[in-house]
Amino acid sequence: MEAIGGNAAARLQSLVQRIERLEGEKAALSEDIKEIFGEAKSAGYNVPVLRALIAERRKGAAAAEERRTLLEVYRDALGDLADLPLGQAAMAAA
Amino acid sequence: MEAIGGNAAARLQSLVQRIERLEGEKAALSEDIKEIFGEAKSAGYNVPVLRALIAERRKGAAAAEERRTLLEVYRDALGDLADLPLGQAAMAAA
Amino acid sequence: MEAIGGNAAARLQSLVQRIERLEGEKAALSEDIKEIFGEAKSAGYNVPVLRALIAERRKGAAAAEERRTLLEVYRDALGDLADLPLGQAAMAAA
Amino acid sequence: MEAIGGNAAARLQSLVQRIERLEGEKAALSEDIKEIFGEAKSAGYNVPVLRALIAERRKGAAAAEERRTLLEVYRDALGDLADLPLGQAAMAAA
DNA sequence: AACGTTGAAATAGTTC
DNA sequence: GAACTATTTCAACGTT
Repeated sequence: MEAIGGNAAARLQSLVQRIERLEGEKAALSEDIKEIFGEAKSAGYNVPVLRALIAERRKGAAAAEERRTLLEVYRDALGDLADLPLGQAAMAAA
Repeated sequence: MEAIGGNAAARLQSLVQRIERLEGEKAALSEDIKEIFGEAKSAGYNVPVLRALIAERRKGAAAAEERRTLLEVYRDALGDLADLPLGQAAMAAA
Repeated sequence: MEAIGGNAAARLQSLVQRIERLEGEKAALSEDIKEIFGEAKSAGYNVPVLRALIAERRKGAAAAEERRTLLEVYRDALGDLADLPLGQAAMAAA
Repeated sequence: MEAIGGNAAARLQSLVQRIERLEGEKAALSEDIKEIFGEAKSAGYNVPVLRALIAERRKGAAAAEERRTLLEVYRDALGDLADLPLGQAAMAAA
């Protein structure tokens, strides 16, 4: 276990600083989001429902992507036979 | 629960859009951070330890010290490590 | 930061032992599962597809549960008005 | 890709059932472990530290020591903590 | 055999 | 403050 020399120390400092800066920006965004939910609450909206709505929209986009991925897995497994009736039946069942 | 008029609907839309925009920026920052950790790994740094270091800085030096101390207390209370070489060395020092 | 007395030390030992025992059983189960996948592979099954199939079954069960939870969120937000046309339209849209 | 006959279908079913059964047992064990951590919390133990202790035992004393040492090396290389009271005390002692 | 990718576990945040 | 959800972190697996 050796000590870290000047160059490596500088590199480490740079990495840590960059990460901490981005994390700071992320925390600021989280604050902003929290504020908007506060606004929404003040305006009479039900915050949990609003969250559920946004989560659903996010999930909807993700689900399409996932379905495509899964389809690829099946397609790879079935190979070219995916074009034949049997392969299609297997994929439909999945 | 009354019907949501044109104004309220527009307001809701605005809220959702603003939140989703900020969440998008947050996700982008997360990606950037992940990339920097990748850099660090390529440069030979131990990423989990690096993460621990940054977390420690976030929580503050005092909290980190307290956590370390408590871990030692639990370790001593458990006592099993006393059978290992490292534990014996520590006990000899004390 | 005080040391842990005899009773507390015994309690800690008991907790740790119970946890480690259960974790041991969990690890054994993971091994067993891995073996079965090995069997399946030897029998000519496509393991990634098998994994995808099982994951989908798991997700299918979880999705039903989640849908029910989400429905409750909306129902609570809408209150008794969920029985009225407007409330139903809102739930249908969600 | 040939059609799956009765035997192969039964075999597949058996494999899936065995895997899902073991996964169910695994999930049950996870629940049990969570409960014990809940007990520990009620008894006044610091759960994250307790987890760290158990993880350390799993990985072995040598690895834990190495990780601690590396963390110190990184911390020293970064040097910023020297500005904090705790860091100054440590440097004074050294 | 290292690498990236995916899935499980843990922690942090939010709601009631 | 207790439970649940969501994010973050870690480990395992397949891949190149």
